Amino acid sequence: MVATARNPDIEASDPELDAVFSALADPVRREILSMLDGNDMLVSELAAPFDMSLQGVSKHIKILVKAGLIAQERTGRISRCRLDAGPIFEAALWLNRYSKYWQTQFETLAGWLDALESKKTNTAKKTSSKGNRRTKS
Amino acid sequence: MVATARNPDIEASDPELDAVFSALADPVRREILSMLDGNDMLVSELAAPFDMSLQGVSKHIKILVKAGLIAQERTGRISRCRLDAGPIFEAALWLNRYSKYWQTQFETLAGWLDALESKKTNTAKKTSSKGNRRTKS
DNA sequence: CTCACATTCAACCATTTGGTTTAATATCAA
DNA sequence: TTGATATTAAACCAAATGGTTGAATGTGAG
Repeated sequence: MVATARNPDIEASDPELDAVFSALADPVRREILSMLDGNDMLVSELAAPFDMSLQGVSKHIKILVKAGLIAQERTGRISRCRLDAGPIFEAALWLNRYSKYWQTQFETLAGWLDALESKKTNTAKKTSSKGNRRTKS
Repeated sequence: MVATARNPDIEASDPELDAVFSALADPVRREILSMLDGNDMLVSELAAPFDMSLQGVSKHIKILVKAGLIAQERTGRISRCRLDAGPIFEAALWLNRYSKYWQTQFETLAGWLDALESKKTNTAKKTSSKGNRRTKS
């Protein structure tokens, strides 16, 4: 609906998606989300492992909250952070429009999940993702 | 491997993923990728619909190229842009670690694809994505 | 009441980003 | 050769980002 004045056919720009992808673009914020995968955590707990001031991490959390990826529930002076994967689902939905391209490699969605598993296991040894990036020939 | 000096257990920061999510965070760049879904295009063709200078769009394309999302093949004075969905697959792979959260809503991957379809069809009428974001209660 | 604690706010700073305009570089056509 | 065309490069600018430090806020404990 917004579009670029010149051409109304342009897909509406989606500020929510902007915020989600932008939030995911930072390794500290991705790590925070990883830490919240499974268990809720306090701000100070989240901040501890980072080589950064607590206030710095607090700002990252604020960005994640604004993107809808984290919900904070404050009781007293502590603030418990809980992952909200809803926006991640939205992002995955957007990415999935290109699944036809990688389905030529992985054929089925089952194959996709298998790929995910193998990716998980050998993520330490450089993944080979860079190698098959260019399908040039 | 890089990690924050204080805690080596922190997941290695992934500059490739940084670049991909960062590239996807801009609506102009997402639109460019959409335009390249199916057919290759010239820089000038890509730039045409945007209410922005050609040079501005060229810079966006440059960012997409650096993120590995677009490959440019120059013949003579024209530069043909081709979508490379590989990095999008990588991003989808990363997002998929949270699929367990939305699978509680959509149960099966088939359900996920169905959701994608319905999302596609009513994307014009505001998607209702904001509505079901907070699963609070 | 006082003080420590958990978190956020505010001010500041350097760097990056997203856009512009003007030039430069090639290439194709006449 | 001359000139139009396609694209990139460079210089510039305002605004956003990612970090810092120091202060403020509110809560729990002694």
